Amino acid sequence: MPTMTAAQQRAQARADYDAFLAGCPSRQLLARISDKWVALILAALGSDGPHPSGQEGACGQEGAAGPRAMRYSELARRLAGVSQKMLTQTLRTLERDGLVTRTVTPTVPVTVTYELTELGLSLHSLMRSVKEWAETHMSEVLANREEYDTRTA
Amino acid sequence: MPTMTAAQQRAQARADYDAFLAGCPSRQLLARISDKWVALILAALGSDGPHPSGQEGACGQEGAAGPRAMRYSELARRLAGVSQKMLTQTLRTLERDGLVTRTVTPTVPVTVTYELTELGLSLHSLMRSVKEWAETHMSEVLANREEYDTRTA
DNA sequence: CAGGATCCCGCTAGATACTG
DNA sequence: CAGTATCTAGCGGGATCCTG
Repeated sequence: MPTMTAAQQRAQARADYDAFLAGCPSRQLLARISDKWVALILAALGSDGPHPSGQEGACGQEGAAGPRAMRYSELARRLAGVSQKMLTQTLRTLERDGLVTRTVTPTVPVTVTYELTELGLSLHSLMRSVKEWAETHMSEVLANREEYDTRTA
Repeated sequence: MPTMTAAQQRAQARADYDAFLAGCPSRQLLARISDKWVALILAALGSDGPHPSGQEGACGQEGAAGPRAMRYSELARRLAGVSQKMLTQTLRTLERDGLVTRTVTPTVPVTVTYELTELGLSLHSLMRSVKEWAETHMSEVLANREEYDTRTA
């Protein structure tokens, strides 16, 4: 009898793997940009433009280029579906990572604005290339998907 | 009294937003590549190389370039921490999207191999650019993070 | 060998209420 | 205005058992 059961060994392997992945830069980045709201916040702060009433126009990434400072409440309006909790939480982590700056202006009541840093801007341009891949190849993916479904139906 | 309470209005907004996001190509792509195992499978299939005993070397994306056909059990070994359920499930969706091909050879017992399609290969190269951004800028992010933590401690 | 089916648990996002 | 604190439910993912 081994000192570990097979189940324990697998659990151990998983733990090791998780620890390994936790230290992987690519994975950390992936975890960050795939966050439900990060991409939207980046898009909102990274792309200027008028405030459309709806969210039409390719996921909010449209509008003239150019970084932009926005107030908390302004972001909350643009990202119509976000809860304050997630908005605040996401902005905090982005600030912590040096992707956005948080500026408090001691008016009454307080005014807080967020703006992309250069690093955040750089990430935003990476996101643009991701977006481009998506727009170029996604129709193909969708077609494959449909064909697969009818074939296996 | 309005026909909807404020809570209902927000819930509605969220529903609309979710529906909107569901149709967004960029978001779909993000959801796909950020899947815990997709990146690893892509890396395993996309980069050839010897089978290192560990996973050292930048998250398994190393090795000479060149697509590669791998068996199910081979993948399971390379991705040491994956459960059969997730491996199978992930491979299925990748196949459905036309990113990998699944080939069954009716030996006894059956042999199943997976290989990247051209589309999958294209996605793999997008992943490489993501990886490059990560390796270039992640140290900066980490530094910002640490500085933030000590500053707010 | 490669996978299907089932149960179950942890984590996280969301709702709600309160504050400087 | 711009948050913080707390509670809870839903769901993704893992473990386990079973099949062609």
